[in-house]
Amino acid sequence: MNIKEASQITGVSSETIRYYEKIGLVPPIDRKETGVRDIDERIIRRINFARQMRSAGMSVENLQKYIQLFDADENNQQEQLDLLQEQLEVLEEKRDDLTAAINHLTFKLANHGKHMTTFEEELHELEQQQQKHPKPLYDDVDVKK
Amino acid sequence: MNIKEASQITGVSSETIRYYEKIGLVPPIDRKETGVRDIDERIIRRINFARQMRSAGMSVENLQKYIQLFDADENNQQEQLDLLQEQLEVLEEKRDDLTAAINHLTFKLANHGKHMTTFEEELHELEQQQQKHPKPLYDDVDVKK
DNA sequence: ATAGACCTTAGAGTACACTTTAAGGCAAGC
DNA sequence: GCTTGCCTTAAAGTGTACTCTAAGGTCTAT
Repeated sequence: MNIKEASQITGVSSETIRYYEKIGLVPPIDRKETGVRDIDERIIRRINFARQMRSAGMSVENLQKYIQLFDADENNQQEQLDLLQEQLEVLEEKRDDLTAAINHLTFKLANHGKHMTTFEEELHELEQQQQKHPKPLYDDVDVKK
Repeated sequence: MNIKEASQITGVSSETIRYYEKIGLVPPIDRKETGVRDIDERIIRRINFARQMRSAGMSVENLQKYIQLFDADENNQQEQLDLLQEQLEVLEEKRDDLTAAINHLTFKLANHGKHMTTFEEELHELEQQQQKHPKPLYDDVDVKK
């Protein structure tokens, strides 16, 4: 498969696929005799994985580190686990923000009949409803990490 | 409250709060006689909201549009609903990627004892497990929107 | 009253992640 | 054999979202 087809399948532009190969987010891709990339299912998986992680909010730099730890499979067990744990925490925090954002939009869509006087009133209303992870507006200082 | 305290409470830097005010992600902030910003709970809510939406992956531009629709509360009902719906879809797609990423990391952490020969093997293993939203690797072309 | 820590603005600078350009090669169809 | 459409590389350019700098003002404590 050539790069254009791979691009259509993954939703990642050809340019970005080349860029990802260059910086190591996907491994070196085999070439045909003519030097043209010959992309197989294994590479498609890696492109999709990179896309997914990037979309999830992992930086290119962290994704590089992450991948290097696995591709160069030395005994960096502890280092791996630390990076994993750290990234997991970042993503979980992002997930909470994302969930709150989705709830906000869903709430708006459900309540678009009712008229609220101010944006602030609405935000307040929403905070009331989010008594799942109960979070005060602020405790004392240094609330956000 | 001054901008530094607001920054500590929200986790958004003072510079970014000023920037958000300038571009309209938070409304004009009241000043003391000396010209210094006097930040109240209402503004804290708006800063937190902006931070949340940004972290969730909404662009500054879309967030501006979104906020303008509410602050200038004219009869743009349909326009509002369209923007809402559109943003909701973007965020839901992001959530799916994020969920997959979190699953990947969680899987890694759970299986760090077992040694997998290749990254690809592992990705494949994971795809097998994700038969929740069953997604083939690709159907025909034009899989990703 | 001088230092230190906060604040203000406008505008320049930076980091990140692509994206485009330039210059050229290969292969198929008319 | 020439156009079309794909491909290649290296390097320069772009867009987004901050982040920093310069030049100056105010407030509190010593």
